Amino acid sequence: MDKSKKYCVTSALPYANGALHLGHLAGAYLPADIYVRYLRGLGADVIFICGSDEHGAAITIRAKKDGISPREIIDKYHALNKATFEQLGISFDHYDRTSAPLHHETAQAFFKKLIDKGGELEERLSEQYFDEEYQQFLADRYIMGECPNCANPEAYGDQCERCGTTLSPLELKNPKSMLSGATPILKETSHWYFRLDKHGDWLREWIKTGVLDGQQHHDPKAWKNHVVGQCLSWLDDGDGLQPRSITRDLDWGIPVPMPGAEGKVLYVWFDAPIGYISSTKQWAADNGKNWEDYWKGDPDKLQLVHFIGKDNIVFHCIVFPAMLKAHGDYALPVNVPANQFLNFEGRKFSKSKGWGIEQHEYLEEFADFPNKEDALRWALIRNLPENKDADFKWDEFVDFYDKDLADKLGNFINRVITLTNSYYGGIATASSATVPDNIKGLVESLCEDIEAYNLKAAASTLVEIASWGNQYLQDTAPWAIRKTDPDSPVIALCISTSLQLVNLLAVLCEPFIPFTSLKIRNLLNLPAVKTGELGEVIAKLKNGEALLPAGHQVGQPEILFAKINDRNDKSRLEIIERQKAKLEAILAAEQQSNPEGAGNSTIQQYSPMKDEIQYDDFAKMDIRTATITAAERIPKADKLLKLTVDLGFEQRTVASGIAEQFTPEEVVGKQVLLLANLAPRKIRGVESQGMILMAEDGEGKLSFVQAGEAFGPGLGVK
RNA sequence: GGCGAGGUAGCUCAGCUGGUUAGAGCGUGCGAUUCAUAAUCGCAAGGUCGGGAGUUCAAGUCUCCCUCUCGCUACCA
Repeated sequence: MDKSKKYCVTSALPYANGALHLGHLAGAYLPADIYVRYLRGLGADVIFICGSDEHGAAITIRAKKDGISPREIIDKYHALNKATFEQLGISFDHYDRTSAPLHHETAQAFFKKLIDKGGELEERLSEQYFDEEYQQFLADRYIMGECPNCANPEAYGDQCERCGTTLSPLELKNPKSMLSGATPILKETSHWYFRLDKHGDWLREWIKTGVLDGQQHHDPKAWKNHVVGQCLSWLDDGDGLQPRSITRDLDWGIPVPMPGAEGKVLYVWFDAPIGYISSTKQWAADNGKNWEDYWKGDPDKLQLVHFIGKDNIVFHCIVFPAMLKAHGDYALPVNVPANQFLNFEGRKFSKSKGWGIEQHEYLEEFADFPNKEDALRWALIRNLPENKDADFKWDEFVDFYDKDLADKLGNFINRVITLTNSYYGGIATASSATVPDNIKGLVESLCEDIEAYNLKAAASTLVEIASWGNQYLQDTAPWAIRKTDPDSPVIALCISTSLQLVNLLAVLCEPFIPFTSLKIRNLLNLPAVKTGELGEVIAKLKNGEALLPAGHQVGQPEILFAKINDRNDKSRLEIIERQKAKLEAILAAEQQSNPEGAGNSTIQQYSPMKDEIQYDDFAKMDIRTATITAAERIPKADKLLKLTVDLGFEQRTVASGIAEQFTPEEVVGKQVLLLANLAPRKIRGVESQGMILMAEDGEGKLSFVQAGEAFGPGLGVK
């Protein structure tokens, strides 16, 4: 930490069309909060910025589906997410929203600056789907059709939510407008593109070496492996960076500030990161500060840090930095400590399958659980997906709570407060007590770990300090000395030294479990840990000064963490058991509807009926019985088999996308149906002369379609 | 197929630029202790560091090949 620097820490702006689950919390919000609280503890000049991302077609679609206005959607989720963060102690200095007028102005000014500068944006004509009935262009999200990848009939124009593939509207089969339900037509429209392609070279150097404009901007080794790896993979991929469209035909969002651009708005990913800037502006206006201090000026004095999940790496490490650089006035992030994903009891979080728990749900269902906020924070901290995907389990939640918080930390503090009260009436007596030297090293490494974003390691060190305290008490055993020599100074020194540790723990744990920190300070009869206090404590440690003066009166002992596994009180365990029971019910329901365990879906999905055709359309197809006589894999293609098919009167070669489900061996000898008069086409170097007919279920599982045994090859199908 | 990230004790993970008998927590076994929330403290067992080859005096750590998991991406008439 450098006191002369301005720290601007951001967490990914949550999208305001739904609630956030524990994975989000562990990915972008909790780590940032710990980092920021730590910096505040050191007295750094730091602001913690976030807000709701409220534009984009997903919100207007959601609104349409629910029969309410987009405004109602964003108001609901903005309020929910903001309140939930507050309850969990995520200590944003400012939580804004991108629907705010100040944000609209800021984003428009940003856009205009790029226009005026020239060379960064360009207008291009392209063909887009257009709904004739509604007389408007369709945003990607307003087009639904069959996913070319997994055949999900309800894929959106930008992404298939079943298989996760990124799509463009033109790739969808049987596209349908979500406004009128009709098949849209292609029509020419113009959009602005950001010339990302011009920024590849300096981005590569910046990410690889940390050098920007000939100056060392940051230490590339301080960035996480997977972050740098993914960025370089993107930069070096194929043709490199491509210009990106930054406007959309939509009536919800920030109007493009150009003449003749009616009906067009800034694409949500362009305006969203600018939200970090506008949110800072609002904070500054509210607090009499200058927002530019945190975004502009000497790059050596600015520490911009983005906390995000790994799905956001490309935007925050490539696109947004390119935007900032193109604009020219802004400093770039010195680190983007992206976390990987958190799974839930062995699977991905899935709202539709009911797998996982959202933040606000947790708060509701754990309403009667004492320390629910810190309990959750701690369970997530101990299991952060810092460098690889992690898994949240209720059993571990219990373990971390009982072992770390109750047995080690809570019990140590309880022991010390109890001893102080019963031996000395709650007054620390030894004046020479200080924090032992070996603890200083632990404090140092705890700080180093936080500054390196190794928060899991830092949390372990915190527990280690409490453990050291337990060990110290055990070894010194003042209760044993007291039997023979009740006035021994060793007893007083032991108790007073332990009290030093308790206060140290209260200060050190504040970034991680702030609610508990406050409770410990109450036990010590001290006010809440204040800004800059961690710095003072570290200075005192260096000088060998006491953290708690002799003669200080502490409060009465009180249980900080009642264990979950408590034989006298099952209430906490029951709350956990309820959660586990919910998951088992989901698994049981799946087992019942799908005894073979082929998949997790409980509902068969049927693809929508296609448009009506005439008999002639059908009669044009020459479908015949056939037998597969040979099969081999096509190199460099995961899904393709090269099949030789016998039609009786001739042999055909067919490339078929079935290799993920069938091996060449099991396919040979199969009776199939072949669409025989399909125009030949070259696929991966193989001339495919026809198409094998397959049936497909809602999950993309394939099955051969065939005639009866007695029918040989080459016979017609009608 | 290409790219990226991972594969280290039963479980969850540390191991920086290669260097003495590979670490921690949880779990397990044994012992100590009673100030404390059936808590605590100590000791012990447990690993061919995914597999194979190579470089080196020396490799979990570097190179190559293979394999499995996760993510992105290409092929799907």
